[in-house]
Amino acid sequence: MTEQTQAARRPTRQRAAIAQALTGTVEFRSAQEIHSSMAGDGTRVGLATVYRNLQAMAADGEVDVIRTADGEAVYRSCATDDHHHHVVCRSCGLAVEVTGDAVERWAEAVAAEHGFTQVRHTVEIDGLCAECAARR
Amino acid sequence: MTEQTQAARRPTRQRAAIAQALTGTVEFRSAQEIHSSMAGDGTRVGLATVYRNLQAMAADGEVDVIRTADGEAVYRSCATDDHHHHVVCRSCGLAVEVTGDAVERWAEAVAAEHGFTQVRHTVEIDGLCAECAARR
DNA sequence: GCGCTTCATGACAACGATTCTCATTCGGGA
DNA sequence: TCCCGAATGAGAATCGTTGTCATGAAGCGC
Ligand SMILES: [Zn+2]
Ligand SMILES: [Zn+2]
Ligand SMILES: [Zn+2]
Ligand SMILES: [Zn+2]
Repeated sequence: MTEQTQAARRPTRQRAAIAQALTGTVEFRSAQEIHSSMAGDGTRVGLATVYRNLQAMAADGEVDVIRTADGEAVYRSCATDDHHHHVVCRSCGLAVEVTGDAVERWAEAVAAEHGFTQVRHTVEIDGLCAECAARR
Repeated sequence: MTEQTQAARRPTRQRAAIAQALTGTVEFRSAQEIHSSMAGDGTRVGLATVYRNLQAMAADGEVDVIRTADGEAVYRSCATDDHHHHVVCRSCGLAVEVTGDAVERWAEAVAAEHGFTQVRHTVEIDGLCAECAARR
C-alpha cells in the first residue's frame, strides 16, 4: 500500500556514466567533483543531470551520501547494500565501511526509551588514517 | 601548552541576546529562524552577526550544531557541556539529549581497528516522538 | 571621564552549492 | 516505425552562508 516500490528509472547513457565514474573510488566525492572528473575523461554530461542522478541513486540506496562539515553533499558507491557506516580520514578522504550491532541496538534502544518510533540514525566516524598519521 | 584557546570574546548586547534567544528551546533552529525570532521580540540584530556568533559559540562548545537533511545548519543550546547526542523528532523537531558509553567505545574501537587515530564522531538519531506518533 | 586601539556590528554585495525551467532529445512499448 | 512521457542540458534562479568595509562599542592606560 504505502509501497509503490521501484519507480523504474530509465537507463540512459548519462546514468551509466555516472555509476561508472563512481566505481573504484574509496573517497566520497561531491557532485561537482564527479562532474568534472567525467568531463576530464571526455564524458560530457550536464551538471544538473549529475545532481539529479546522484540524488536518485542515493534515494534508491545505490550510493551513500554524507555531508561534509561545511554542508556539501558527497557521494560514494558502496561495496555492500547492507546498512553500514563509515570511518573517514580527515586528511586524505579515505573511507572504510564498518558495521556494528552495538550501535544499531543502542540507537534503537535509546530512542525507544524516549518514546520515539520509526527510528533512523546516522553515524559517521572520522580521524586520521594510519598512512596520513605517519606522514606527520 | 597547546592550550591557550579562549580568545576571550568581547561581551556585547547582541551576543547576549542570541544566547538568550537560544535558551529555553528544545528544538534545533537555523540561524535565520533565530534571527527572525529575535526580530519578532523587538530585538534588532544583524543577520551576519547572528551567523558569526552562532559559529563562534559552536566552536567554543557553547551550543550544539547539526545539519538537517538538506544541509542547513541548526543550533541549540544544550543543557550539558559534556559530550552527548540527540534523538530528534522528524515531525516537530523536539530533541532530547542522550549519552551512551556503548557508542563511544564502539566508535573508538572500530576506528582503531582500521588504524585510525584522533577519532571523532557524529551520531544523530531521528524518529517520531510519542506525541507526533499519536497524532497520526 | 578622555582618548586610543582593537574587536564587533550591520547593511549589503558576493559566493557557491543545489534546484528550477523549459525546450529538446531519447527510450521503449504499441 | 510512431508516439508519449521521462530524461537531459543550458542557463537562470534560489538561498544559506560568507566577505567587505565603514561605523560603533569595549577595554585600557591615563
Ligand atoms: Zn558505504
Ligand atoms: Zn547504523
Ligand atoms: Zn544537546
Ligand atoms: Zn558520542
